Amino acid sequence: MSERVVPPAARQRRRPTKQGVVLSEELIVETALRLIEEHGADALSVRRLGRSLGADPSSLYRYFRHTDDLMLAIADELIGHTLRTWRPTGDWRADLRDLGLRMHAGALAHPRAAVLSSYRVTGRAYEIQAVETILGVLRDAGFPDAEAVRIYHAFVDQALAHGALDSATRAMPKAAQEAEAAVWRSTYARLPADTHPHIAATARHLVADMPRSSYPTALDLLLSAAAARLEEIRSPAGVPYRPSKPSPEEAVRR
Amino acid sequence: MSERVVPPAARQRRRPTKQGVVLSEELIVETALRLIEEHGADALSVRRLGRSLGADPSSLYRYFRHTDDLMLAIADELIGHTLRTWRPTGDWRADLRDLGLRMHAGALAHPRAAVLSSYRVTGRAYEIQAVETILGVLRDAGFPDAEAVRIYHAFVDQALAHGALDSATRAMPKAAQEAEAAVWRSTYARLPADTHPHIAATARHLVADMPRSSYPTALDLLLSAAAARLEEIRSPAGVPYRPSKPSPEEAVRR
DNA sequence: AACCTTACGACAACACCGTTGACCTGTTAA
DNA sequence: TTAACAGGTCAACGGTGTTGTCGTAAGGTT
Repeated sequence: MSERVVPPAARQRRRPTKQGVVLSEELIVETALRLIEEHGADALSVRRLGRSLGADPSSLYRYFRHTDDLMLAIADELIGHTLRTWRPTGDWRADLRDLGLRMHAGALAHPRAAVLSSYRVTGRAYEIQAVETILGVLRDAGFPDAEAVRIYHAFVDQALAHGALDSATRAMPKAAQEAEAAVWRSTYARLPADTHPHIAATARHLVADMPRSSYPTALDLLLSAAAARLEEIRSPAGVPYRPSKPSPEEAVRR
Repeated sequence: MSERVVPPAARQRRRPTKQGVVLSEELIVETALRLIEEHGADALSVRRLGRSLGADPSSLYRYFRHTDDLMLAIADELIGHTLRTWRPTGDWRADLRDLGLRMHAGALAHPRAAVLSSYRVTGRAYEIQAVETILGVLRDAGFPDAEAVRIYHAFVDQALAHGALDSATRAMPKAAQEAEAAVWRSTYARLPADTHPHIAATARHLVADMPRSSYPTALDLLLSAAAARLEEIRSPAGVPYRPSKPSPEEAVRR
């Protein structure tokens, strides 16, 4: 075996499969996205992908060392698409807001792929471009390097994490989604005020708010905290908040 | 077949397995958690669980209709555990911070269960208790009902979403995790300053920050934005931020 | 135009997975 | 004492990712 995968640049012998398809990295990624789109994330398997392409499953291992590699390629394609449709204006806060919402929407447009790709670093072209761009927005806005990185990290992870979360919800069968909404209407909205005063007092809001995505709210909170930080950096005043008793899991490593 | 699972209350004929183990829902959940703990999330399969228990894999289907059911049972146990170990002090911000970190840590301890449970509303006892408690903290702090619900929603979803995200990362094979960290060290940290000025300028911070969880940062940003909101509610002053051009996906529905 | 090299597609096999239908047996209530 | 049946077991089905091996046709070279 030694090395099965040939770097894309060196590929030249384009031999068609038995069924007459000429494979390529692009074609495989495209087909994988289509497969996910049409039949759900569970439909994405090496064997099924091979079948869809009209090729033996093992052929794919000439293009991707393992399934992971394929996932990364898919993820990068998604990033690229989001970045291409984004038009920055120069207002850092509005631009990041717009980008965040676009990333989130992109994830929702490819729910199954989003879940799969949300937690990976691809190290590929589009991802690098995205990192450079967002860091640029923050540094140009006046955030010092360390702060820019921290906020970049939180911003990106928030978009990805909420994207994956909302994608997962959307990927459920319609009936199950309706059932979840019903839980808020029937179970929660009917709890008596004497045992559950806070839920009872806010029931109306819970029913209205909970079945929607919390991402826009979370995004705005993050951005407004960042804006406050920036203000503070420009004209230092009080002391940043310190919790009285730091929690045990403070420095959780991924 | 018709119905294989008997409700736990009705169970009474406790026949031991060939290897002398008396099965129960509790024992199965416990063993599953131990398995995850000891050998990673990938080690949890029906077959391996059966082997660990000293029972035929198919026996488990007398207790859980399918793997999902088992995961939810595990998740419920997690929520309960998190709530039980939390000691509120009366300082809303510190309390929420502590709770958020605990939820996140709980998710990380049991990655597979976390991913599954992050987007489901169970409507079960522990969940209801959690909703009531958190809403109580916010309302007692002085947030008006609508605002309390919005912030509750963002807070919970953020904890769940980041928990799921970081869980997914942690559920990867060790080698793959190391590979991800290496991408930041090798690929990103080596980009030349003339093509990628912002990455080059912050490389040191990226290498240090990116392989860690962004949750603590994101949580603190959220809480500090909430605190600012509270300040504003108490003594109204300026106008809240409005983006110049509202983005298309503003009101994304789950 | 013939020849070599070798990229790459195909095949078969391996070890795993979740799930189910049929069977058998020990426990328990009557 | 006995009959019912809960619940453990077995075997099988159809799926999965992955790899070692082999044949062949495409391409460059002559």
